[in-house]
Amino acid sequence: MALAYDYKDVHFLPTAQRNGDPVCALFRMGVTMAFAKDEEVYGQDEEADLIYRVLEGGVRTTRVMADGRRQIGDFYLAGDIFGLETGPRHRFSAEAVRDSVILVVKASILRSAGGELERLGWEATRRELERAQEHVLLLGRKTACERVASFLKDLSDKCGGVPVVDLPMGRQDIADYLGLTIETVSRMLSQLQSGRIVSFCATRQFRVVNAEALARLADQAQ
Amino acid sequence: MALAYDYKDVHFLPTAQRNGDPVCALFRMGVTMAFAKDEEVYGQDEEADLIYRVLEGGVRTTRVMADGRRQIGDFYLAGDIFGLETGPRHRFSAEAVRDSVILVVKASILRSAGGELERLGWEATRRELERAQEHVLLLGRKTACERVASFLKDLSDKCGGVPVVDLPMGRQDIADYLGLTIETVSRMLSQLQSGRIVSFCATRQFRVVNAEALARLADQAQ
DNA sequence: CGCTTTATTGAGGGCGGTCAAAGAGCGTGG
DNA sequence: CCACGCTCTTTGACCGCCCTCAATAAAGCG
Repeated sequence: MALAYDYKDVHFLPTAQRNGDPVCALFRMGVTMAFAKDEEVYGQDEEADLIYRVLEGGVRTTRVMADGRRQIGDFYLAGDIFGLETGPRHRFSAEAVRDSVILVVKASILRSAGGELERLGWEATRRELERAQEHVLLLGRKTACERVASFLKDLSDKCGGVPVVDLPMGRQDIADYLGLTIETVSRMLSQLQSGRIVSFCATRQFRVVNAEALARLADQAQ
Repeated sequence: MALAYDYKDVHFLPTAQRNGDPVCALFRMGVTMAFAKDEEVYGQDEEADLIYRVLEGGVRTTRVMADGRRQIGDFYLAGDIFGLETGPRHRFSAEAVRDSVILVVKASILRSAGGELERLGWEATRRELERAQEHVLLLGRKTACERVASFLKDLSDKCGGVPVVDLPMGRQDIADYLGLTIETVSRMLSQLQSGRIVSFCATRQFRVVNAEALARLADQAQ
């Protein structure tokens, strides 16, 4: 079960995100909660009256079809905001991909604030939209290999210059994000590794060996 | 080439959309332009300082990969607003799917307005996001048949109760929207027709014969 | 160290893609 | 009005990428 922490836990955030950041100011009004791996943060069709920020761990938003087919909308890692992507009700559910700590704040604060905060909400929604549009291109027109390459590159870029990137999520989550099966993901990872493009030091840790080749595979799109 | 019309051409809009609609009030400040089939409304990476509303015809937003693979982000028909889906620059280009008339207004009016208009911009962005998320589910987890069924149902729903729905776009556009080839789209349309689910009276005109079966195919997702 | 979960690898099959040709729709001009 | 040519669509035959099913291997965890 999720445990409520004191709001002072905001100090979990990297320093760069604490100073002079209106988003951070907003979340100082929130409450910190812990979620176990696979625990639901919010459910599909639930009321969307809270917004969230990942402090530790990671979150996925998912949509499940009647027969069990699953699509992951996006992943959110430390520092990311999620939950404001919809109208009055969530159209995806959100779950922790592993044990996570999450800041929660009332969405009404954003929506009714006006001025800077409201523009911030719009900005965040717009970023979500841009990510969704990239996702559409990936799912509509990229091959399995390109999808996996795009995924690794995105994650690597996000972690900005870290030599070894770690994957917070399992292979099944990656597959459900990329519109593939777990076997195909595994095969493509092996293929990228044997092609000396990436190198896995552990199941969930890799380093980019040939960044240019990775980018070429990922970014055929202009 | 696009021709500028007088702003009074706002009367092209259906009556229901003219009275007491702040969006309409906004667009009264705009200019009407005509675009020929396949003519570009705006290009990828162009500055996004205008927003648009379709009066007649239809528009597609597209993204083309380096090797020519094409993905259509969405279609916009009479009454729809588009162009505000991005940050400072467009990430998709927009083209008329056939001869079209489009209202154009400065985006800065929306962005800097504050209050109701700004919230309107946010709402519109959020609707775009929801459509993009549905699109992600479709591309990631639906079969070719389900994709085509979803497409026809969406269009039919949008035209709300019209007995005969017409497709403003060609098969290639449908294929590029659904992440399929033109041949597969054609085959699935034939299949849906021989299954007595829809019926094409012309290449670009169909009626829904078995709405329940169509919905079952389209909406396996809850 | 044994048990469970997760990931990898292989063999084979099917859905959708590719290539090719025929057919339908449509504007133009005789 | 029909003939012609162009584009768009449909249909068929075949192929390949990715999925399915199955077995093995590795990792996590008590």
